[in-house]
Amino acid sequence: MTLRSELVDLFGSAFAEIGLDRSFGDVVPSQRPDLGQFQCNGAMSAAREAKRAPRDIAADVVAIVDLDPRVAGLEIAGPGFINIVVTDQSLAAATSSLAGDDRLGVTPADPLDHWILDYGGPNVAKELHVGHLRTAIIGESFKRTLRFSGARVTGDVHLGDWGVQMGQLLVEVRNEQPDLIYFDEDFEGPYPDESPVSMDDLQRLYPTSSAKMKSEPAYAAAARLATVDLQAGRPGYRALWQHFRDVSVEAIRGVYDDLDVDFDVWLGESSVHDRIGPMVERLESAGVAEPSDGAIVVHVSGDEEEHQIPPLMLVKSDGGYAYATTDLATVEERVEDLEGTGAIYFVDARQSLHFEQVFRAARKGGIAPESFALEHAPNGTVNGPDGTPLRTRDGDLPLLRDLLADIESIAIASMDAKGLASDYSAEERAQIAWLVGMAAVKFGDLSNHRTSSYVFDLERFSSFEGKTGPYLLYVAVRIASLLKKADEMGLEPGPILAPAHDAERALLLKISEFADAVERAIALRAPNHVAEYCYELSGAFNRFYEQCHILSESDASLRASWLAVAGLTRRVVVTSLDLLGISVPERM
RNA sequence: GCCCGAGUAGCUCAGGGGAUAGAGCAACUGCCUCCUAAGCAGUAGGUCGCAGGUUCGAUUCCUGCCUCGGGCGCCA
Repeated sequence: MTLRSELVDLFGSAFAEIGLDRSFGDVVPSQRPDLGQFQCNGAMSAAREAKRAPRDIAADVVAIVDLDPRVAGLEIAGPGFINIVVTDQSLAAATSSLAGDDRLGVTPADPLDHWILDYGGPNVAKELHVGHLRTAIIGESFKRTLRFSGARVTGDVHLGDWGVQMGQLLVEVRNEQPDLIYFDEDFEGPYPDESPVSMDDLQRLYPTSSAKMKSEPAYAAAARLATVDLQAGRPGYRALWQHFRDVSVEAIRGVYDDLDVDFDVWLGESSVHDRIGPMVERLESAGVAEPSDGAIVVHVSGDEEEHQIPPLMLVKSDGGYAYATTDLATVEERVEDLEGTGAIYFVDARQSLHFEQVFRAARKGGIAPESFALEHAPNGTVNGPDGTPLRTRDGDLPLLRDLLADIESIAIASMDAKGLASDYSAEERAQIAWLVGMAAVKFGDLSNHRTSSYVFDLERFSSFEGKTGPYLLYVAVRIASLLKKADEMGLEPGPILAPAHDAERALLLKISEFADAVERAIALRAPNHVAEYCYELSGAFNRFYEQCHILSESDASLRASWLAVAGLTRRVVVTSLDLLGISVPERM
């Protein structure tokens, strides 16, 4: 319950009292802070339905609401805006109640909701590259935010570990090491525990193989055959494949750990393999899947639909499964095994058609009941200075591992330029630099809307000035430093008093908006609302800090109140940053 | 050709049917004997791609057009 939602109730009741719909009583933060703290625009919306002049309706509402002790002032302006000022006492009371709430006013989620979030999608044998960055940052943030609201959430990395690229690697390894026991069809095991290939080997073999796939038809055929054999369960292939997966997961997990991106389950395409056969059979016997040009497809457009979309490829003409097949089986896994109530895919916008096909097929085939939400939350790309997806000089997608190294060194340079933490130990400096770099990149990403592509400019993101991650860390650290100093002076926070300064009022109002920002981020699947809010809150605090000198304040109860406000501000800033996946150092 | 997305200040980007469209950077002007100036206050900068429509009210919703990006059955 926030101050705003209290006002929504109050105004909703007032509209109901004069015979109009409660929903007209929506109250929002004022767009004209010079005229009020909140505003209600419902009188204008209600005018048509009520067949009354909007200012008359507003006058009736004001007459009712004016009696409430929380309301200090109401003005009807222009065509029928109601500008609202609340009492300083109610502002203080609302702030205190927020401080006592673990969720800081956020409306609790339905405890029966269980969301499966898909924000990984790395491929075995390929290191994480910049293309995985947005999805990881946005998904991690969304997972934390949803979880903060009390929802049950399971993050799945959904490894790409079962496609033709696996067959390619098998063929490529066989070409290079033909005598390996894994290729001996008479061998009955057990196979060695030690992997014959390292992650570096896979990284080297995969591009080689991809090139041959295009230029050598016989090679491509062999790779597809190996894929089919693997999927059919040939023991040597399975054993070798397990090594591919293990060495890849180790490398992939290391980078996600560095990014502080975490998955609850490490499932993948291969984990649904056993579902595919029965699923295909069921879809065929139900008449949902049909033969087409030697393949088996699911038509996902109705005949009467004006704009047809292509059918989903269920079984390729060579007998192999496409990624739509595994994605479809994964929906089934998420419904049946994970017992989710919905799944959200944080995946590049370029996959939109694919998900449209999969979701339609899942409905058509009865794989996901209507009650199970299926959503693609598309994200934009990370672009270079030229506005096209970021590439290295060689034209490759930069590896996240390399990007992280750049981030760290730029963070250190940025700290050096400011003379920051110059007297700290080398170890602490390195720790701070890492957190600064992470804050820079994550805030740089999350301050943009999920769907927009943005220009990756490390220099700009790493600046300590302006709307950046490092600036937000600074605010959190600055408050911590203030509180520490107060503690050393023997000063304790106390009850929050009615605000007496404009900057203080503005800060309390901004604190109360946290829940709105979080709820908006959840509803829109858009963490940038939390990022934007965190920045606004930081500005509100800095203005307060500038105008209200806390430690030198002589009125002890006022000083104690301000310390409490500062402490709460820090908590909200740190919480907001945590929801963005950003960790704050103790000091800087 | 069809589908999806984008077009807002010099640059990078926010923006929830509402009043005078915002922020950061860059430019310019002030403010540190005072809790971290990594800050604060201010000036300047806009036909919100174009044209219609719906509405009391449109940057926001709808239609058309222009420009750019992406996608469109056996890669994932």
